[in-house]
Amino acid sequence: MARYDAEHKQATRQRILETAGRRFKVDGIDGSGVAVLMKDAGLTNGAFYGHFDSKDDLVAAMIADQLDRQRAYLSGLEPGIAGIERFVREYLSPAHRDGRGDGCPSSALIDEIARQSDATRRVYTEGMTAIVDDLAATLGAKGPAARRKLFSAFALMVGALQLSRAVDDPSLSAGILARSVVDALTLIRAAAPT
Amino acid sequence: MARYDAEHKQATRQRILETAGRRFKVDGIDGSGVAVLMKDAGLTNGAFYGHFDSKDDLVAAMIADQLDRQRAYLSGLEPGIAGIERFVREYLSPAHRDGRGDGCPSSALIDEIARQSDATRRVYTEGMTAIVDDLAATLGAKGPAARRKLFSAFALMVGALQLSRAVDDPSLSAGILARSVVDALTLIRAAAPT
DNA sequence: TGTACATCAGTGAACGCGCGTTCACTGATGTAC
DNA sequence: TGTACATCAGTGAACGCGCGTTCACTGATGTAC
Repeated sequence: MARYDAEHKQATRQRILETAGRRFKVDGIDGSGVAVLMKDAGLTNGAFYGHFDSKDDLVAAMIADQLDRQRAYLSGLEPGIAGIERFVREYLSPAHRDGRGDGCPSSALIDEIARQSDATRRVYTEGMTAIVDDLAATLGAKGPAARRKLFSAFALMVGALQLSRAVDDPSLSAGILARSVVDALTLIRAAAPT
Repeated sequence: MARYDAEHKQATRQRILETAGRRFKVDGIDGSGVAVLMKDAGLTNGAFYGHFDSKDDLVAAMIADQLDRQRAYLSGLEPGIAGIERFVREYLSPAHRDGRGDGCPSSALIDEIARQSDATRRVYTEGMTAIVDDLAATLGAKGPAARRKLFSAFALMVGALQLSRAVDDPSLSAGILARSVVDALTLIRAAAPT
C-alpha cells in the first residue's frame, strides 16, 4: 500500500469508528465480529490492529464517538424548550425506532454497555453527563437536581424506544411512542426553572 | 441413565429454563453458550436437544418463563396503588440494579429481544401485555389509553434501571434511581381513574 | 419370583464454523543522494 | 533529473478457541413372560 499523508490514517480510523458504530447498533456488540466490521469499512481484518489495541478498545472509542455525535446533533437544535421538544419528537418517532443504525447509542446498546469494561462504562458516563448537562443549560436549569430530573426523562425516552422496538404489535408500538412523547415532555418541563 | 417417572423430564426442562434465565440476564443472550447453560443446570451439552429444538427455541421459552414469573410476583403484591408503589420502589432499588440475575428480564435483555426471532418477540409482547393489563386492573383502569400510560411508566422504570447499571458513578446511579421513583409514581397515579 | 428385554434421559466426542488476534509480507510513495 | 531505499498502512493466511448442533452410545429401571 501507498505511503500516505498525515491525515490518512486518522481518516481511516474515523471511518472504522463510523461503520462499527452503525454495525454495533444494528447487530449488538457481541453480535458483530471484527472481520465483518473491517469489511464494512472497506478493509481486511488484519488492518484492525494498526488502529485499535483490541475489540474492547474499539468499543470504548466507538461509545465516545457515538455520544460526541449525539451531543453535536443536540447542539445544532434551536435553543430553549422548542429545540428540546423537537428532539423528543424525533427521538420517539417511528423513523428512529426503525433506524437503529443511525440512531441513539443508548437505546441500541445500553444493556451491553452495562456489561462492558470499566473503561467503556467510564466513557459512557462522561458522554451522557455532558449531553444531559448541555440539555440542562439549554433549559436554564442548574445543579445536580436538574441533572437527575433530565436523566430520568431521558430514561423514559430510552426505555420507550426500546419497548417500541421489542414489541411486535405495530399499533401497541406506535401507542407507546405517542404516549411517551407526552410524558417525556411533562418531565422535562418540570425540570426547567419556573 | 435411569428410566424416570412422568414428571422427571418436565422438571429438568424447568431447571434448564431457570438457570438459563439467570445466565442470559447476567451475560446476555449472545454472551451465553449452550454448554455453559447446561453445566449450570448440572447436565452436559448433548442433553440440551432432548429439551429444546435450538438455542432460539430456548430463548423464546425462557422469555415466556421469565415474564410468567414476573407476573406471578406482581400478583402477590397487596392490591391497589399501595402494592404498585412497593413494586416501583423495589424495582428502582440498588438491590435490583446490582442483582441482574434475579431481576426483571426487560431491563436485562430488551436490546437483544428487539433483535430476536419473530417467535420470541411475539412471546415478549404477549407477556408484557398481560403484565401491564394486570397492573391496569389493580389500579381500576381500563382500555388502550390506560395500557399505553402504564407502558410509558414501565418504560421509565426499565430505562432508569438500565442507566443506573450502565453508569459508573455511584452517586449518579443512586440519584437516577431516586428521581425516577418519584417520576414513575407520578406517571402511574396519572394513569389511575380519578 | 426370576430373568430378558425395551425404554429413553442423559453422555461426551466430534462436526464445521466464525471468533479475536498475530504476523510475515506487500507495494506505492516520499526522501536522500 | 534519476535512482535506490526506507517507510508503513494495509493484506491475508494462520493460530487456538468456543460456538451451536449431531449422534452413536450408556445404563438404570419398568414391563413382559
